[in-house]
Amino acid sequence: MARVYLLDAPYHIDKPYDYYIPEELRGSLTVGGLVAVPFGKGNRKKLALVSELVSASEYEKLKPVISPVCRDIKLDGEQIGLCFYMKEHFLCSVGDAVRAMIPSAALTRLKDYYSIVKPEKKEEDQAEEDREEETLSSLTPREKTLYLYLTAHGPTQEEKLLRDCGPSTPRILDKLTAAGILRRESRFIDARISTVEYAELTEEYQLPDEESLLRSVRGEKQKEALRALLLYGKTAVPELWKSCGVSRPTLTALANKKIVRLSTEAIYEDPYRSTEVVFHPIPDGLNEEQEAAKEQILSLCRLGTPQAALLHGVTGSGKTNVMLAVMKEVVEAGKSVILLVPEIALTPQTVRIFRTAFGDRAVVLHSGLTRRERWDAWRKIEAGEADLCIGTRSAIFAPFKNIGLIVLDEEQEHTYKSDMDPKYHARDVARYRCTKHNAVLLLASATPSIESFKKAKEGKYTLITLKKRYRDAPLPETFFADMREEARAGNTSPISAELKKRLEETLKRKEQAILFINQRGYSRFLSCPLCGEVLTCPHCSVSYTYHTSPKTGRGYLYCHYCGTKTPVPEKCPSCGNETLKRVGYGTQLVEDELDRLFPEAGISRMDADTTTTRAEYEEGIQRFRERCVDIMVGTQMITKGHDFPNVTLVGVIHADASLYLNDFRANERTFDLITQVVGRAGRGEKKGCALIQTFSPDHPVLRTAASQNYEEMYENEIALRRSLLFPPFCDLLLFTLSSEAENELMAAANSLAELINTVNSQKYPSLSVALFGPMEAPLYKINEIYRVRLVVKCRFGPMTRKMIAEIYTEFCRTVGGKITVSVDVNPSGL
DNA sequence: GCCATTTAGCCG
DNA sequence: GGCTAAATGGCC
Repeated sequence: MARVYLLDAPYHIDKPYDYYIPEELRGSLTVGGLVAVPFGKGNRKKLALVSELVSASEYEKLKPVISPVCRDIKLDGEQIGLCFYMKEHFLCSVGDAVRAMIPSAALTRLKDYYSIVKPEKKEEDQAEEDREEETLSSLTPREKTLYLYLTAHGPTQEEKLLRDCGPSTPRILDKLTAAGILRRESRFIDARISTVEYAELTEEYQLPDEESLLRSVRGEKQKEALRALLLYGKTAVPELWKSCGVSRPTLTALANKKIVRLSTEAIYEDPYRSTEVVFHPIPDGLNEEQEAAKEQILSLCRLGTPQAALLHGVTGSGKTNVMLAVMKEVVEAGKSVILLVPEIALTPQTVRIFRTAFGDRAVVLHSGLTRRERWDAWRKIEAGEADLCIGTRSAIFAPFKNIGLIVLDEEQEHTYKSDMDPKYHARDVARYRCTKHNAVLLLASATPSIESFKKAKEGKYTLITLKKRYRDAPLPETFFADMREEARAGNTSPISAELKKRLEETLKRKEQAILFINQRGYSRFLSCPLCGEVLTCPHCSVSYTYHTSPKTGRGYLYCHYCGTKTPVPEKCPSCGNETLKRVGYGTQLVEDELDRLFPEAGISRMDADTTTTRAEYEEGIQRFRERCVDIMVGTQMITKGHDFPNVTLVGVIHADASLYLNDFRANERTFDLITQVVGRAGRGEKKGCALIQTFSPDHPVLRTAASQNYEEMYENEIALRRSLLFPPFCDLLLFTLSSEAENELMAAANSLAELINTVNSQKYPSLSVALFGPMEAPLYKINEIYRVRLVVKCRFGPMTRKMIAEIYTEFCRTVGGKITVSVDVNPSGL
């Protein structure tokens, strides 16, 4: 019998189901493989993971496994274990975990096909026609169209019907299927591995003497083929056709004579194959401090037990070089390495560094790959043809069999936490894998997360600190511009007098500047000076952002959450007043202002509006690097990881923006952000400086960020977290209920709160959890969907996990179909 | 999530 | 009573 987990089970029915294995499938099923099974009353075909093969089941009447599917996929013990670990720790289904682990292109997909139910073939054709006549006449016009379409086309995929017969098709399909007029069946759409055939001479015919070899065949074409194979050795069949016109049948004939052997091999598509491998100056060895760090990490690796270390080094201290040196050694010792980087840091330059060091034994995985490319990279790892995988969050699942080291660069980055199911944190998965592989987990950052630094201070992680900057380059000097004084002096521009002066100097010296502002668009919002009305999106509970059109310069309103755009109204929709005031500033306004102040300078803007694709991003960065641009204005996207040697001035336009968010991580985020931006200045020979514009120049977070004093920020923050009981002093569970039906939402949330309290007090009275809410989410409505939250503070230990799993299961089962529930364990923010 | 079954809601 | 719509519960 096969014990399986469905790949698409909702959480509350996610448990093992037993199926018997029919005679003809005995031996072809393995644990960790995938199968199709009939499920539920309608015996709908479902994909499932075989988690166990058992000899007996407690259930009486088992259904049969239909067939194995995706036979090239097989999860090993570690991966299956990881699925259960993820289910328990992240409250996802086993299937969710499987889907996160396996590239989607590798999975067979089930598609619904519809066809007409043919009545029993009888002799009297007349009767059948009559019946069809009768069915047809009872149908509505739309149903009839569909019926006739299926008569003409035969069994058809649901998606195709939707495209050809209009958007109301699903409803009609459901109705006609229920009435027994149509039949629904799931068919497999097979994902195929791309392969290529190779031809080579068999051993007996690898004669050094061409003459005698050619005597073994008669045909001219065959002779040609042999000549080519003797010359080139093993060659791809399409290659032979292209270069010397030898076709497949010729080779088949030779293969039959056992002169040639044909073999099929998988081919890998490597998106970075065209990235020229230029030598990247992998810097002049390591300095003393870096060398010591490397040795310390390597000594952990040599222990052969699971270990974790935090590499803390200020920007420019050469963390990358240390990581690279350690990785090389680990690979040379025959182990594999996973390196995770934040999405934005995975640039061609980064890839090039690793390509130079590891050649094609390095594989890249990131979200920009096509499904197929991702799968190719994955198979290459599985086949043991790679030692290093560099990638974003999901690369943590790279199917290596002998991991020696996992590195998380910029470990505090919240992109390591997935916000879709399964809502996993790559750091936790990394820890699990390191335990199973007796590997070392290396977290690297200039501004570690509060959680990780605490663990390091407590000795749970080995703390390794790099204090020296590269070539002893000093940190940029940092100044504050007090925007309250600017306002008092009547300066309404986003550019303070101080910043203007420094920009002038920078331009005069032919150096470059970066201005950071965390708000895209022109103005933050539009409001009426008379009645205070703020123009808001009708679909979301947020204000519209005011943008200007790049072509006409005219203003329009834009909702950043649902994408709605609308012209600026003539007058205030609330009181009719005819002038509306623009409030706050965004990238567009700053760009305009710079154009006005420095008409001679080259100015560019990078935000979600100017930069939608990866290519545009690369181009923008490249243009700035090549100094075609003097001042670059941008959002978050310009803050990370780049070295611009000619940048000597960095400005933070509105440092308070991220500071007063109602999020317990606001302080550490702001610190990280400011530190990163400031770190962009003075990376070359020249000394840099940073100017931070703020309304609260005395705020401790800004002060510590300016002096890059991480320890001080940490001590302040950890005290705050302790006193308010926030992570790392507790775990947070965030339940979110969402629905279009606003009025039912609160009631459902209240019943969840009640359920939590009841189960806790009656079944788990020894566990203490604190429940907050229900309350409206910070963005109560997005795109007509309302969202309500419940926050639970607890220690998410084994007992609590069991309790929460029970509660979540029970609630999912009882909650109505209109409301969707989700839970996030330790969300990246609140 | 999907489907069959049960139960509540409604009319007159 | 007799109909439909909505709640309920099992799925191996």
